[in-house]
Amino acid sequence: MAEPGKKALRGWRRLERVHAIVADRIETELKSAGLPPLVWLRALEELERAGEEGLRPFELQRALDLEQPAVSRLLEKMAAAGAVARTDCAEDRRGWNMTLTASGREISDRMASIHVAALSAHYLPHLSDKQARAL
Amino acid sequence: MAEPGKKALRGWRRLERVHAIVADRIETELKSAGLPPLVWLRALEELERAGEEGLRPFELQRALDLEQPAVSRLLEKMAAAGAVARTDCAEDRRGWNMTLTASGREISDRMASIHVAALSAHYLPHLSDKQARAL
DNA sequence: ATAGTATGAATGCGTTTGCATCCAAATCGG
DNA sequence: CCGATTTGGATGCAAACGCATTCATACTAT
Repeated sequence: MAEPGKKALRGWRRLERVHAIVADRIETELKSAGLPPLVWLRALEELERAGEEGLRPFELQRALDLEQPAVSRLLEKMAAAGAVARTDCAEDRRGWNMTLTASGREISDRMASIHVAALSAHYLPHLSDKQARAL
Repeated sequence: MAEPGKKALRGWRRLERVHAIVADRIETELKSAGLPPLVWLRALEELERAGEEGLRPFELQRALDLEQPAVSRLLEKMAAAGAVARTDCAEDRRGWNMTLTASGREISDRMASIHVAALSAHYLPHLSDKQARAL
């Protein structure tokens, strides 16, 4: 084979392209279903995993790998939409505990269903290509 | 195997994560080298491929899969930076031909070198993981 | 020729993002 | 304890983005 750099570059380009296409489809389908962007689903899933006690904003930040102001504003919107609840934090009066509400769980479920549908429609085809290529 | 949906989902999550990490590193390293964002490199490469005649903005739009206003503004900045030249278009007086300048080729080269360096530093490790997993 | 439509490109505007800063509470050092 | 530093979180502001609209030119059909 030629230089390994060339192969890696082609692989990366392919990954980039697949990501762009699939991410775009997911966001588009969420939006046209009247649902919030994908990052909400990731946040809601983290909160679901965290259970009763919920998560502190900075924990969510690390889990989602977002900038701190992005998390702050995301939670602001999610709280305004009633998807999460902000409760005082006993151990640290600077912060809050964010917990999933019933409405948040509902939103999460609807988003997840669109998400997996979009994945099988738009990601799986690429996957078979990639696997064929890898064999 | 369990449901194929689960495997696809894990694969997609992995792809998303790798993309986020690597794309972030590339952008960060370009920025700290005082260079413009990655989309410039894609545009410059398209223009390089197009040669003398250059490309019309709408052709670039299709090649890069961006929104039309994004291309308009990108070219505005690239022209202001001297990386591309805007010449009148004989066949269609609505449009322009955008061509790569010498300075643009230079920027492209510097960006490409950082790009491949960032890829071997940050993408290749993930690649070996993925390949191992695929076998 | 001309009215109607379609296409290339730019611009205005509201929203989002990123960065720096700021405030408050916690932690560390003496 | 108390000052200095660090950490959690919010906010102001400028740049970037998405969407709709606009303007000009090209195409189409009659």
